[in-house]
Amino acid sequence: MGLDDRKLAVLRAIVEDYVSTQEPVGSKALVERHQLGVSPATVRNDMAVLEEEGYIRQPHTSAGRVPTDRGYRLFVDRLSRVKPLSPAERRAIERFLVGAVDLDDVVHRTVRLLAQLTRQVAVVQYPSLARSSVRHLELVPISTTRLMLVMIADTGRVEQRLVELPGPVPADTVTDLRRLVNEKLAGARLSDTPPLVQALVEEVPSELRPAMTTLSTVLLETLVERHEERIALAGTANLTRGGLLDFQGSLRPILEALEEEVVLLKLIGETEPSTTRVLIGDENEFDNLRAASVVSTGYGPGATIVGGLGVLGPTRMDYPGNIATVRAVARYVGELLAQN
Amino acid sequence: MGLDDRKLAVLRAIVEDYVSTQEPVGSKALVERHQLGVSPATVRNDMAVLEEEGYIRQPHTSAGRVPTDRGYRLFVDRLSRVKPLSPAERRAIERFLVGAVDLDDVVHRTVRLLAQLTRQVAVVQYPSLARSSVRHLELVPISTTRLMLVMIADTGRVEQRLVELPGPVPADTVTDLRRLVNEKLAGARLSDTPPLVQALVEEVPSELRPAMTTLSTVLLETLVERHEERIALAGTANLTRGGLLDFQGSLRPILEALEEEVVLLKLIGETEPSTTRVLIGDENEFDNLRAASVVSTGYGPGATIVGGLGVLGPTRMDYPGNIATVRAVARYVGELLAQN
DNA sequence: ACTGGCACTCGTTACAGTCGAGTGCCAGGG
DNA sequence: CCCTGGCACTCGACTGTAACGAGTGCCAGT
Repeated sequence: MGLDDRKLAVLRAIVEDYVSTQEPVGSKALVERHQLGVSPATVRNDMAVLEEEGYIRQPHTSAGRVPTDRGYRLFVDRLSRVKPLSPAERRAIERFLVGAVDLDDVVHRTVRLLAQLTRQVAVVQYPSLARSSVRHLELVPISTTRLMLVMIADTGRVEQRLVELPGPVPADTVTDLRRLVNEKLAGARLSDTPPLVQALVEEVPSELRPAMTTLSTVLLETLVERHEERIALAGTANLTRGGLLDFQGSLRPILEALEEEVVLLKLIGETEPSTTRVLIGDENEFDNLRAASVVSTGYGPGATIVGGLGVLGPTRMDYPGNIATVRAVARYVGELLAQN
Repeated sequence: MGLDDRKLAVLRAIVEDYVSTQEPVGSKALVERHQLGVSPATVRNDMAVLEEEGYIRQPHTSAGRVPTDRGYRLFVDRLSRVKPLSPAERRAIERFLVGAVDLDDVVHRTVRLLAQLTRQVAVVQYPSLARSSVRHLELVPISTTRLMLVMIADTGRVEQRLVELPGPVPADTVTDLRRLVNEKLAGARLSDTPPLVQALVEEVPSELRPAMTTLSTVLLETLVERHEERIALAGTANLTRGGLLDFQGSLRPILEALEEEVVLLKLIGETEPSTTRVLIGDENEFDNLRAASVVSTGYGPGATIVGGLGVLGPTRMDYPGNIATVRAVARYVGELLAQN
C-alpha cells in the first residue's frame, strides 16, 4: 500500500471537510480549503488510489468522495491528534460535577454533561458490582417474615432486595444474621462472594440455618446474578442532528439498540485496558449500529476501572474532539469517586 | 351545533379509517368501508359541516379529510367505547409482571410491557415519595465522620444519601441517632416530616446536637426536596413507526421533551382524580409535544394513588385500545404493589 | 332530504431537458 | 517520474410541462 504523506494528508483533509460540511468533498474544494500545494488533478489521482485501497468512496459517479469506515479508522489511528479541551469545556465539566450528592447524582450529571459537550448520545455505566467490594450489608425487618436486604458497595452503589423468610424470625435473630453476614462478607469483592456465602450457610448455628439458607439465595442473586449492571443514557435528541443524512434516514435501529442494556454494556463496558476505545461503523458487533461509531473509556477512582462511559454518534463524527471529551470527563469522574 | 347521529358516525368512521390507514380519507372510500346507508355526496355534505365546525380538515384542496385535535377529542369523549383487552394481552400482562423481585424490577417490567402492548412510548413514574410513608431509616457508618443514610419507604422505594458529619462520632452514638430518627419518623408520611425533623433537632440531648443538626439537613433534602420523583421510559423506537408522517417529519422536539423529567412528570404525574386522562395534541402545555397525544392514569395499591403511568404517541393513535391497555396495566401494577 | 352528475382543484407521477460538480484520462512539461 | 492543464464524460439535481386521478363543491332532479 503505497500511501505517501501527501495521500495521507488528502485523506485527513477529506475526513475533516466531510465531518464539518456533511457533504461529499471534491478535488477542487479540497485544494482551495487546504494548503496542499498541488493541483486538483494531482489530488484526483491520489483520491483514485485512496479509493482503490478502500479508504474513501463515491456515493455516485460524479460526486465528491466520502470516507469509508476504513478511512475513518486510519484517520483515528494515524492522522489525528487528540484535541486539547477548551478552557470553557474544562470549566463546564467542573461546574457540572461539583455539587453531586450521591452516586445517582454523579452518574446523571455525567451523562448529561457528556451529551451536552459532545452533542452525541452519551452512555454511562454505573460502577460495576463485579468490580466493587461489599462495604456493608444491612437487614431491615419489614415484618416478622420479611426482611429488606440492603447492600452498600464501596463504589457507592446501593442495591436492595426483599427477602421472604420461611418462617417468623425474632428481632435478635436478625441482629445475629446481620452480624454474621457482615463479618464474613464485608470487604470482599463481589465476585469472590459465592464461596463465602456457601461457607456462611454451612457454619451457621442450626437454629439460624433455615433463615440463612433463604437469605443466602437472595444474597447470591443480589451480589452476583441479577441485573448487576445499570446504565444511564442521555442526548438521544442529538441523533436527529444532521437531518436524516446520518443513519441513512432511519433512527429506528439505533433507538432499538439503545433500549437494550446488554447492547450498551457490550459497547462501553468491555473496556479491559484503561485506554480509550473507538468503534467505527461495522466494527461493532450489532447490525443495528452499523451506521454508528462509539467512543468509550473506563473510569474509576485512581487507576482501577469500575465502569465505562462513552458517546455514540454517526460515523461522521468529530473523533478527536469526542475522544478528548470522553477522556476528560472520565478522569474528572474518577477523581470525584476517589474523594468518597 | 347541529351534529346529528349520522354526522357523528361519519366522524367516527373518519377517525377509525385514518388511524388505521394513516391516509386522508375520502367520501367514496368511507361509504365503501362502512355501512352508512347513504351516498358519497351526502357524506360530502356532512363532511363540509364537520370541517366548518373544526372537527376535520383537508391537508390540501383535493385530498381526503383528516381529523383535527378537536375531532379526536370528540371521538374520545363521545364516540368510542373502551376496547376490552384480548385474552392474549391479559396473559401477556400477567406473564410479564410475575417474577418481579423488587420495585425497580416492577417499574422496568411495567414500562417495557406498556411499550410493547401499545407500541408507543411508555412512561412510568416511580411511586411518589410525597405520597409515601417512612418505613425505616437506616444509618450505616462508613467512617468515623461519614454515614450512609438509607430511607426505605412503604411503597418499596429506597433512597440513600451520604452524610458528612461535623466531627467523629462513636458507634453507639450512631445507634442512638438511628433509634431517635426512627422513633420520630417511622410511619410518617414524607410530606409531614419537616416539622418532625425540626422537633428532633430541638429535643435531642446536647451531646448529639451537632451530629443531629447535620443529619437533619440531609434528611430534609432526602425526604422532601431532592429529585424526589423518578421516571422510567421505554419504547422510544416506536416513535419511528409510521415513517416520518407523524410528528411532521422531525422527532427532535419529541425526543428533547422526553429527556426532561419535569415534562414527563407533568404529563403523567398530575393525575388527581383516579380516572384516565387523555391529552390530545396541543391540549398539553408543551410546544414540543403539539403533535403528540398522551394517555395516562394513576396507579397504586388499592384505591390510593402513588404514581402515574401512561403512553405517548402521535395524535393519530388508537385511543380506545391504548386507554384500555393503560388502565389494565395500572390495575395489575396496583395489585402487585398491594401484595408487598 | 338525499342522490347522480359534472366541472374544478391540485397533488402526484412521468418525462424531457438543462446545468454543473466532479471525475478519469491523456498529453505535455519540469 | 511526477505533476499539471485540458477535455470529454457521467450522472445527480433541478426545472418545466403534461397527463392523471382522487376528491371536492355545487346544482338540479326526485
